[in-house]
Amino acid sequence: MDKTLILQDFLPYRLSVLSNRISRSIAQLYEKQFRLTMPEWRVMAILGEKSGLSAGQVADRTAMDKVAVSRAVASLMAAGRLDRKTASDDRRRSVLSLSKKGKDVYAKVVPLACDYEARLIERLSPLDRRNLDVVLSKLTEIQIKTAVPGETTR
Amino acid sequence: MDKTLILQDFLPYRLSVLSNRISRSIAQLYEKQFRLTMPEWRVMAILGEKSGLSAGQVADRTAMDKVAVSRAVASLMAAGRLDRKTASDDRRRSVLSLSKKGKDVYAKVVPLACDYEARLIERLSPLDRRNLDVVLSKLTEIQIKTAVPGETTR
DNA sequence: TTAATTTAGTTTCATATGTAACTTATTGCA
DNA sequence: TGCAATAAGTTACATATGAAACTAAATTAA
Repeated sequence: MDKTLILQDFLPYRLSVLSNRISRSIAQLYEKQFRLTMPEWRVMAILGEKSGLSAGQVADRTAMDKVAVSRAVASLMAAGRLDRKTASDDRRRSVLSLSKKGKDVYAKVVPLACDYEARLIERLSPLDRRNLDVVLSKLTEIQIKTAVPGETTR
Repeated sequence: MDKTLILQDFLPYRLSVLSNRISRSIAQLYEKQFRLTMPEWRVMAILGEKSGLSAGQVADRTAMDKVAVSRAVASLMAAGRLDRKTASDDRRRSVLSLSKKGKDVYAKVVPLACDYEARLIERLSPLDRRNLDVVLSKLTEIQIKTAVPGETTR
């Protein structure tokens, strides 16, 4: 046998395991209690940050694909958590924002999410946190440039 | 509105986006060319590292759930890429290893994966690499307790 | 022993997700 | 203008995934 891959040391694998575990933990904070799926929460989070985006803009900013956004928007609309208007200058485009009900949910979920993140990083030293931030940014930057042609850059 | 969450700065979100992008890029290296799904590749990778594991041991080591392992093993068997025996001391347990054909595939995929990782981290300074390694290890060790309201601990 | 319990692994079923095809609106350009 | 090409979003279809039920084997306890 020529070469062996040590999965436990393989960066993409380590990242994937860590990220999936964290995502699942956070999802637990809102899925049951607020009947929110992860894509729904992402859409709400981005609209809570900046209102009036179109579905496409939401997709760009959340790294979701447009079908996922479309579905999340549909279910959020059905739950009365979003307002949707048609853009006056382009009738294909929607203009999305959190409804009153949506804002109430948002205001309840944000502290849970922030609290989780705080408890995650409080065990890292300030230097570790800084290093994490720097390295994540660099990798994200690299990753974008490394994107294979034919892959959806989203 | 009291509090706003900046998604772009939120650690779990950043990790998730980065990890998904990397995973998809790597999957592209083997999915089409070798007709391998990601769970199948994980099973092969762990068996290439250590032969003779049971399905349960594969699940533990790869952070996959047992259903995913069962399905990946079934399809790898169908493709003739695994050998499966029954453990002599416990006839419920299987003893899995890469077949000749499986080893051939493994030997071809490993360099592609290693090469991808190398290209990813070659753009980080040695210090950044070290920092990444340290911080990933620390984060992976941290286990956050998420008390879900209305649920009792078993 | 043998009946109850636990464990390894598989199957079933309901849901989630991605790709491609589609619909409608806009734009580019002859 | 008017017609082809493009863009925003949705729908359809096929596949992936996870939870729970299930099967068979091993273990425990009576």
